[in-house]
Amino acid sequence: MQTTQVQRVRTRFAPSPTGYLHVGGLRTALYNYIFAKKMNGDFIVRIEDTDQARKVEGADKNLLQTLEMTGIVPDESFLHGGNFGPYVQSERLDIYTNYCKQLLDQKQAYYCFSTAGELEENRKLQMKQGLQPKYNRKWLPENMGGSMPESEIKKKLDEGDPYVVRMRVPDYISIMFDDLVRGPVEFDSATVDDQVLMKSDGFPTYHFASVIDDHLMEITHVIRGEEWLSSMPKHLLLYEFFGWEPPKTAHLPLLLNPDRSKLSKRQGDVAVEDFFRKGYSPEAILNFVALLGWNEGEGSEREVYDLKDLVKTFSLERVGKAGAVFNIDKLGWLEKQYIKERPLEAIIETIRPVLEAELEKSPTEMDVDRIQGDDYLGKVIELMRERVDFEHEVVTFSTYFFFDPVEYEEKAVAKRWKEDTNDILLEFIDLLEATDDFSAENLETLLKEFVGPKGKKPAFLIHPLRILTSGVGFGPSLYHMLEVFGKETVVRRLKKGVEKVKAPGSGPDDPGTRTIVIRD
RNA sequence: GGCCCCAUGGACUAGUGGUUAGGUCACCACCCUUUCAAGGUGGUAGCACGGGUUCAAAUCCCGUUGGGGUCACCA
Repeated sequence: MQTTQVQRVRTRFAPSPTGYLHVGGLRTALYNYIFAKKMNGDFIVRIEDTDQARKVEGADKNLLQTLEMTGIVPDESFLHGGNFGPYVQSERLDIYTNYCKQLLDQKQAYYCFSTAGELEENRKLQMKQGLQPKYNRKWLPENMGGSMPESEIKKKLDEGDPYVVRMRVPDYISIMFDDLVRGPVEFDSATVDDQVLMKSDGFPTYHFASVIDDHLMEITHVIRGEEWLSSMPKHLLLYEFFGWEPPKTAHLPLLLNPDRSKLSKRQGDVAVEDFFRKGYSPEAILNFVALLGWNEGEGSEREVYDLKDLVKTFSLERVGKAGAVFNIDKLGWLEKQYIKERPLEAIIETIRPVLEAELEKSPTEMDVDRIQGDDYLGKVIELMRERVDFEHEVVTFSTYFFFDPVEYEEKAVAKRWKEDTNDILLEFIDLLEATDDFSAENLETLLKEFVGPKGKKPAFLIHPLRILTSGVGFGPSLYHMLEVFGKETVVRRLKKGVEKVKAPGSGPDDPGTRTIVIRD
């Protein structure tokens, strides 16, 4: 009887710490994570900091932190520098050096002493002849086709001549592989450059380090952006040089700018944390990014998925091949879906600091303890959650729940004020002052019964009441809003308001949409 | 330019030889309604083009066009 050995699935996300987490990076990380989890495997993060010049201090921690905010937490880290952290390539230099020696010994890599100037000249020459600009061993006789005599090499090394190590790409062999999303792909080695493996500063290049690490870390599936597809032959060759079995690969379609070029800064935000800062939630961003290039298929019309749902339903086979434009409209829609469903406590937690900051800035005539309480905030949220684009707007978009209006929307006033509005308003204020039941239900019957005998429709008072108590002509149900404000606030605002807002306003006919400040 | 990848409405996509080409976002209209949202109903809009293969092609093949990626001692 034969036992089949099943290899544990392991994926990785390998960012370079040069800045912030990019939305494209987030999607790559997400797909790696959910694929691994779906297969009951491991997901690890590896920091690829082999470029000393571009390295940004603290970027690695920031990357991890942003990633973890979305719920994508690496399974495995090892202890380094006194902290738990991911694998870091700059701490593994001796490993790469040793493997480089092996390749040198096997003559599958060679020292290259060409200077930048020579390389540049070489490139120009090839361009002139309409050829692909690539490192050409034969055209750079000084390196003798990568077969400089040992003595010469030793001499140059001893003299401290700067050098790099290049891989020796065999001529004219066909390199084929099966990509999990692209299907079969074929390259001719003649189009592959003698890639630099070790740079003159002693650091490995991405290509070299990632191949070695993927093997050493037993990565079974490399899931990354399509921009890496064309370097597959180099990587495959390296696996062959070492006699290692290459991992399976899946090259993801690119995220695109509106003009369909590769998603970049300058055409909008690309840093995940910028989206957080604007008020988008991790759930919505994750959901959105998951849908860019993947769908559940099989007639599914679902749009809303959380991380767990994705782990359950994701499959690499259903990842598309064409690039996807990063269109922010749908992200906004998703955000609203989440706001509608989010538990009260969660929203309170995010808006309380926003409210506190606002209270810092300006005083309020309302009872600060009351309006900061969970009870009050909860009521405000229920009235506002279907009307805002972001959670923080519960405070910033409807400030009237916390501050008395200091101005009244001119356009709304012009539209809703009639000759007798203030007189009737005054009467109604008296009525309000006399009632103790400020429930929405009671306020509604109160108003309707008051206004009926006067031959007016409820709207005659509803709009002025809204404007005087909130300052604006739009918002939640008036009765519910007044209930939340409470009697004291409502009466105070109304009394102050009737004095400031005068009737029709013979004014010039250009109300526009701006608001006018009507102060004392 | 060489090499590689891709191609369904404005955006994300379903579709694997026979469908009135489906869904979501956005947009428009109507309904609901005190406003604004939300919600409901309906609507505008699509298989890049040309050849094949086949009784039959969005679907398979070839070509064209278009777009993208990549050609660093950056990842």
